[in-house]
Amino acid sequence: MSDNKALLPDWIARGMADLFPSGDIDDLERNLVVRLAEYSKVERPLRVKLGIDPTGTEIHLGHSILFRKLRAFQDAGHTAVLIIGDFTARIGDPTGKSKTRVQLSSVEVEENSNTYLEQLGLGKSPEKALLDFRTPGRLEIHRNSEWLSGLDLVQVIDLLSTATVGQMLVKEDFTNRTDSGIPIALHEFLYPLLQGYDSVAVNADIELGGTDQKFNVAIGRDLQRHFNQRQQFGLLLPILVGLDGVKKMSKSLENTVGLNEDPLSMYSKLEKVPDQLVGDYLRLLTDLDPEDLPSHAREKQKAMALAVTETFHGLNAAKAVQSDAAQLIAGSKQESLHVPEVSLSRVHFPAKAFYLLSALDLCESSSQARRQIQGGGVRLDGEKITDPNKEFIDREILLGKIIQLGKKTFRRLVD
RNA sequence: GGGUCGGUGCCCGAGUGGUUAAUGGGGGCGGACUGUAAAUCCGCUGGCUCUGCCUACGUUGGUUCAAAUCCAACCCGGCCCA
Repeated sequence: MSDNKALLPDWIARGMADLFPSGDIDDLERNLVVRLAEYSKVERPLRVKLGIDPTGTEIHLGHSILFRKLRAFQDAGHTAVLIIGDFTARIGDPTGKSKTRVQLSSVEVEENSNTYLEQLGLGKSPEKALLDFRTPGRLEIHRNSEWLSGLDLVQVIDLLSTATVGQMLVKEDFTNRTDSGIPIALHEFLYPLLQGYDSVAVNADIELGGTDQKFNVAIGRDLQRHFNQRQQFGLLLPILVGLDGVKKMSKSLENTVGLNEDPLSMYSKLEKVPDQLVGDYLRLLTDLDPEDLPSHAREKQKAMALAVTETFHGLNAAKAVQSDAAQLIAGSKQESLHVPEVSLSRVHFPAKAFYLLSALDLCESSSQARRQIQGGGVRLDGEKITDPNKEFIDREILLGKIIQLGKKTFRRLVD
């Protein structure tokens, strides 16, 4: 079995956590190597499905692992079938959730969907985008409301009849919740079936997902068989650990690096990631070989941060930002530094220091801003501000200066 | 539907009429140290342009000089029964 995996091209095998089924090498239905060969013979691209529910506004590095793999399939000539789960987003995937997810409005879902596509590079050339939006035949985008909103009760009942309560309850997330007395609403049972039905609707050959998606992807196989389709393969990738070094990368845990972050912030966050993450990040987020990294721990960290930043912003920007980060921490205030800018237009003068921080959205509240200043975490052009009530008379005395919060947040004040 | 127990700040969890944004832990943030890592130590952890003023213990109303704490109704959940 592991031999079969060894036969896979490296662009598929890299970073792969699980592939199923991975049956006998002669079995077309149960072995991906064979399926690939078969399809290349008749010049039919594989349909590679990836679903994403537009439940937030930010795509982060954790998501990017899946998109990078999807892109690899595109580059190899296959068809990426991207499913925006506009319908399923409103139910909420119970996977990994300890409580019933809040249901989103259709307006929110639509806005999120557009934001997602933008971050994936809609409108950009393939070199600059995460997915290839341009090359004909390489990308299909669907919203699952296309087929899900039209299902009638008879069809829904048919879907429900294909799985059993036992199967559902064995799913880890549901087991956990039952054990700890957290309610499970019935509609949550429907989620895996709807995701599975997506595979039927798009006739998927492969579904990509995180390792936590195994159950849902497997349901997809069951449903394809139920509807007399050829069954998909499940190709699972690891869940990226977040910046805290412990929990999975997730917006709600505030341990993410967003794809649309400016290069300096991205680099700054990455170069201070816990040591044990460095290898994984390099393997999952770049095409480099972890063996090629410098052996010194600190240098390794920086090399990884540079490489990851490069994949999203290009080599030049990444290098510039690496040297800028070092200079900033040393207290430099040169104008050439690539510091994200923030406008003073919303600030009313005279402005006290704590108010400034909250008005610029650098702190969530003015109370928190006070605490940051009192804790010694705020600097202006390298000089520590100690009095939260320090007053700035007008914007002119702030223009062009760099305000620093903690060790990694820098903003240049502009008009 | 019946019985029973319960709903406290980001999470867990004390508190059961009266200094008080509300013990403690976790997490988070900031500082020192370091390699902008880990470990350790210290501080902070409702909101407000803040010497003061607001809002908070499921919701609404009530009792009281005074409630997270007492009463009522309602909402939501766990468990048991049907």
